[in-house]
Amino acid sequence: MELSDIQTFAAVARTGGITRAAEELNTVQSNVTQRIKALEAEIGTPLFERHSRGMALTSAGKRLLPYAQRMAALSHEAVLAARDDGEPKGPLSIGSMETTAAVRLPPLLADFHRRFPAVRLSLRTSPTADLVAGVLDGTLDGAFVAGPIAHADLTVTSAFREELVLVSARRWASLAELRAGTPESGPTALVFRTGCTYRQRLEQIFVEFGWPSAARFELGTLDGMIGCVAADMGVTLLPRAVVERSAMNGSVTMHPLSPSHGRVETLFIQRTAGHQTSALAGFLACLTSDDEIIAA
Amino acid sequence: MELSDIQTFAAVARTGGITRAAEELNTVQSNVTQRIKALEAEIGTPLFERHSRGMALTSAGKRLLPYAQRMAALSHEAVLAARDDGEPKGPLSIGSMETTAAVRLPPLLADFHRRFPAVRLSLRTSPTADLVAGVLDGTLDGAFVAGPIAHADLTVTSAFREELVLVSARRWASLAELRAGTPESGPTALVFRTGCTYRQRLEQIFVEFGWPSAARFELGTLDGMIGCVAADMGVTLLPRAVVERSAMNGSVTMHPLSPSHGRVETLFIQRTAGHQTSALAGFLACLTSDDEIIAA
DNA sequence: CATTCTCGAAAAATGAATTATTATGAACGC
DNA sequence: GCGTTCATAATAATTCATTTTTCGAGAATG
Repeated sequence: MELSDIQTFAAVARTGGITRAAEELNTVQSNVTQRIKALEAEIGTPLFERHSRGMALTSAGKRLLPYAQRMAALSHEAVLAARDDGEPKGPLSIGSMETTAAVRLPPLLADFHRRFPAVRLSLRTSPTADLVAGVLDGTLDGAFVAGPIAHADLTVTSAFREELVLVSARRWASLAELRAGTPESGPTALVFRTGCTYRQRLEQIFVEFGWPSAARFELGTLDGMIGCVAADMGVTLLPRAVVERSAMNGSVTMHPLSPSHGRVETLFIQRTAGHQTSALAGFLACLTSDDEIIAA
Repeated sequence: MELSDIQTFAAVARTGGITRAAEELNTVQSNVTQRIKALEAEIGTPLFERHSRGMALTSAGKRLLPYAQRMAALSHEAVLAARDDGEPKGPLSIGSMETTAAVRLPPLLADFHRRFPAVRLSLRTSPTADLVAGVLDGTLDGAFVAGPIAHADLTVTSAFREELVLVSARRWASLAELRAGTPESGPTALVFRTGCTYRQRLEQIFVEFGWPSAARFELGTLDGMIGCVAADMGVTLLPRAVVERSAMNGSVTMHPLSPSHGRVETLFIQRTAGHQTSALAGFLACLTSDDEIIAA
């Protein structure tokens, strides 16, 4: 049994078909067929049920699958561990929420790059839910997400504390005015796509304000969102620091919220299991030392 | 990177030489050389330092080795897990101390074989220390050893309680007579080879009896030991049940000991991590249900 | 209701690539 | 020197990937 067989098996299990797996593995269908058959012969039991529209795992296949995934992950980690001589270098994939990326990360990343220029850092911005999934499946080495998070396979480090404020166009000087000046159903909510924690929180706030039926408007970018707020298309929920940094700062009003709604912690998550690369260790070192600078 | 490369690497690391590894892997030296070179090329760093007397791991190699071992263990377990449909069958390697094998296991093994005839059970008798090592390295699925044992990677089940007695020839009716009738330095101690827990305990008892310089005589078999005791070659320490079952029962005297010396628990140990085969689960089921029968 | 079509997997033959083997040479310590 | 031990090169063997063809089960069509 070789690792390539295991990966072939995993691909077939995931895609549910030999042809699709072959495509994913950049090879031909017959090749995948052969290797699955060889694997079944070696183990001595069928791993898939052949079914006219694809392949479905048998119970033996289901038992094998978690091992296959662990072995694939291990082999990947093994190479990293062997290459990693303690000097941070090589690739490092970090994920972040859009808002954190906008205001908190620039100084941090600058500091990191100054201290560890040999690391090729890549940053991906996504909603919290995607980031958690990315860290768990190994796509990301770590990510900045909105707390709280509790997962046995994730190690959590407190990174930043944000104050969320409700943001409206400048003409609404206070929450009271805003509530008075909007229709019964509430203002339009400007939100990121699903998976964003701030969005969920905004939904809650709307419910408490008695605006359950307010319209939703989805945007993909932070600047777009603030721009729309400035144009009085609706309101949104953002960290105070994000709004203050924005170029449209003067065109909007920030409405403070109660601590239970407004306080939110940005956490840095990483996988608990396995090897921590030196690059990631260096990143964490930057994060905590910068925190001290910020705290000081 | 394939599993065969990993196993080649592990073999070279363990044997400390390409030639020896090749022998172990049933292949030729040049082949091992090539694959190690390929692996080093793939990882991008040397894994071994070439010496005139063999190969020594570099730091990168040392980092890789634990991954290699885990991957090898995982692949082995994966096959077992896939084959194991919940019906106990296939091979099962159990280890046991000599004494336990003699009196406790026969009924247990008979019961096990009656209930799970598809399991091909093999029994290995060794001293406790070897058994622990065997279970830890995967050679044995489980083993009966003398307690106490504490190891994070071992799961311990209480199996039997034994009363250890000092065994002498029949002419010594009591401990007092024995002590009076033997020279200042004490009687000869008949012991199993090193690694046996009972032997350590006998050493302790001799010290407390003031026989520190008593002679030692090593034997390999239980019957041999009891025979020698009957012939008054010396004394030994054995579970009461073992002596009672022996054919030489009438020719020896059993001298009870204080609970602190005489009480000993036989434990069943198995690896904590990973997949527990159905065969092993069935064995444990027999063990615990038989215990109830014994207790009743 | 039969037919035809489509999709996915299995099978067989051929060619490519990888891996194992043999034979030989170089480095090192005894 | 002599015996080890590893590296290298050429060759043999095996494994693996590809193309092509075949088969079977549903779905669509007449």
